Amino acid sequence: MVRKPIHADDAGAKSTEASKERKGLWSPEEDERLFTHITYHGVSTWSSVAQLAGLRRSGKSCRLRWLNYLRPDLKKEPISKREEETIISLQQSLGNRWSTIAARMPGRTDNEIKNYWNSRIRKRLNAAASRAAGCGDGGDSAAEPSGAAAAGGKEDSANAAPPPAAQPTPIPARFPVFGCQLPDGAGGGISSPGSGKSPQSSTTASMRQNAGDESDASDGGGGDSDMVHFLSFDDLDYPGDLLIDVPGAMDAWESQLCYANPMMSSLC
DNA sequence: AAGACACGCAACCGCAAACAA
DNA sequence: ATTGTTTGCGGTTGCGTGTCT
Repeated sequence: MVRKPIHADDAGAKSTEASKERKGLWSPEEDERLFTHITYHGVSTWSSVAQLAGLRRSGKSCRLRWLNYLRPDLKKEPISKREEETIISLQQSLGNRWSTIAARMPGRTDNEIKNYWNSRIRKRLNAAASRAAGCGDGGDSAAEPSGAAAAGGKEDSANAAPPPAAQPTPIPARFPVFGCQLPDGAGGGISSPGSGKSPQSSTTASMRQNAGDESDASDGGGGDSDMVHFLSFDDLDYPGDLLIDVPGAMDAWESQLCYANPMMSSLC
């Protein structure tokens, strides 16, 4: 895999096709476009987000960027000791199910946790393991939690990690996956989530399911076309039950965004 | 001061599951 | 029931930066 080291702008400039997808690091301008688009229009499908936001990026890339970096509820501070303990504990019981682990750690992403594990904890545990091995045996319990888990989650779920019940317990919803709709019925080509037919409905549904099928009272049943729904801030400091008329919603939403994401202060 | 090395992080890839047509 | 599309996940890669020699 050869990844373009510099900003995608440059990579894009190189491609002959204007429509060619860009890769590599995101430029601030791309970030702003994506952020603004999602803020105002929500996510129908990620591929459409890329298009509508005028980004020559794959939907996948947009999704990743949003989830791992732009999302306003992300914690910016380093992982604390306590969080580290949580990670270790969850990794031992769940294996390399980073998304599941992340779901239990508000403000943290699976990628962040995975990176943290791979770059720090695993190393530390390996060192401890080899020390323990030097002293005798038995160190393996803590050393390579869930054994080969560190080497590969998918396969080992089958042959490693005794953590029986391989089925993790249901995870409560965590992140504010949201469907957002403009008051006028999703202005200008944005498919409206409430109208049921659009891809959004499936996306939102699956995201909700992913978020744990929380009985989100605020959800109110998806039909109300004039509402903006924010889902499940429950583990955060956000009000758990935001259901706001659009004009106010945008203000509230933006203020939260600006609060959480100084980068976007220019929008505020 | 300069080069080598190690580390952390962002982002890509491939695969599988979920969903829609 | 089948096929195509989209999303989500975990593993891996490689750049940028800090630290050490």
